[in-house]
Amino acid sequence: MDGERLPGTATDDGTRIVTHVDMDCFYAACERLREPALESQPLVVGMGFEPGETIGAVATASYEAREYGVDSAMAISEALERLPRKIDAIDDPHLDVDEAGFYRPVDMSYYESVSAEVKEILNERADVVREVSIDEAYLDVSDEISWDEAEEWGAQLKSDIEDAVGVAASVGVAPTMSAAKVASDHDKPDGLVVVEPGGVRDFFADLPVDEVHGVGPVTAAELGEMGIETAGDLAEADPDTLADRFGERGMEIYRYARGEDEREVTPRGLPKSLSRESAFASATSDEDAKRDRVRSLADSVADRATSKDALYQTIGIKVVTPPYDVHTRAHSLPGPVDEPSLVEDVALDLLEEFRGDRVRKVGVRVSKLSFSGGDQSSLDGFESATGSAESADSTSSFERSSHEPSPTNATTDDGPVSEGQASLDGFEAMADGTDRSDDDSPTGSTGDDADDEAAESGRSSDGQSTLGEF
DNA sequence: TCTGGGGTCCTAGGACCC
DNA sequence: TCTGGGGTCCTAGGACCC
Repeated sequence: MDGERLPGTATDDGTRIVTHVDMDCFYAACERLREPALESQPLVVGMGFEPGETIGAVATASYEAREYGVDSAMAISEALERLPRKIDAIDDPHLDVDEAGFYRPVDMSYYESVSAEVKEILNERADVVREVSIDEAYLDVSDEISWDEAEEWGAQLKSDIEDAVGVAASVGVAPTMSAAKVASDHDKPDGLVVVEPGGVRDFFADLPVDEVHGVGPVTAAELGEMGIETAGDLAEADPDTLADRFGERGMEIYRYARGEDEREVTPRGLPKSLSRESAFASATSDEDAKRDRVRSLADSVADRATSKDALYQTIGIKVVTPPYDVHTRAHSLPGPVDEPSLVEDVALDLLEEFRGDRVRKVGVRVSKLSFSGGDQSSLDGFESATGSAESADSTSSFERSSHEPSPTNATTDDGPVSEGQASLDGFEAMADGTDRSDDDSPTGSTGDDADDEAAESGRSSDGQSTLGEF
């Protein structure tokens, strides 16, 4: 499929122009937006901690705070040792007020509102935008600009975001997603790096290997033992050796380091799982405390699933025991459901296995999601009946008890039905599939009418009217 | 060294099915 | 009952990303 060039492509050589936008210290930037006095002060935004407490972890440290050695993922307690809180320093003669900083708890819903403003700008700039996280997105701008314009276009995007929203972004432009990602990171904060096709290998050559997307601490250490320190080393390593050591991922990072990355920028699909977790102030073996926590996490997860119109077929828990052993347990149901009480029951049931254990953290997750919206988009249907009835065994008791109408209905339109099924003449395996065909509709609603989004609504409501653009 | 929360993907073994 | 071969699904754990 190479060779031929489509007349329509924006670039001469058929490559794409991918942009990665990464907001700088986003949480801290948001806090400064609504509290301008924090500008240029050492600022730490911490998760899982209440003001005045010392448990939790650093979500974002401003660059001023980083100069004190505070960094993301660091324990708040350690951050406080390196950078005391201003308030404490004022009272404490042993501390220097000038060597202290500000701490704020994470406020996701506020950051999300700021993020939405940024994403709106991004969506104006490109047809295809993939939002990776609250502060990060890829854009395919092949049809919007040429390489000659990339530098100026990137600068314009940055200043537009800064002017309209008030936060700084770093931007990388490159022929692939992985190169664009590294490029945006290369000159942070407030960076703009353009890597043109043909320059990718050189650009990567001297970078530490852990800057390659997909190389984390474990892999980097292992690569180091193999004498691979830089992305350039990785690009020249023996691919077979990498494949042996790291499997498929080995080939992936090898290709990334060589500037090869065939992934296309596509909008993010629907979530595959939803979870909620929470840590105890210290490890506990108090059964009531554990169960209470699991119960409230289960409620919260089920709530979120409902609000997203998601049905779940698998319910699981996560239990972290000292020193830091992660255990997961999961139970699948015969079919997708939306039943909060079931999430709680199953989660508590799975927790039983850890009775008596000291636990520092618990989590609840629902997965194998399906959506009633009917817009499966990217993920075509494997869902449907595949669940197979046989697994019902013990679990069957669950659904029987429910007085609800069979929840399974919502699953897609049986329409396409993978041809594969045909071979298995319909014996009972399909049982649960059958029932859904008839009683469709019940759930009603659905109304795929582009729910959310509804961008035009213009319900600016409260939020930051002061920042109103134009 | 162990501090948080929310995700994704891959792998490996077991159970089952034909 | 074992022998052979192919395949799927489920669970659990690991690594990674932000």
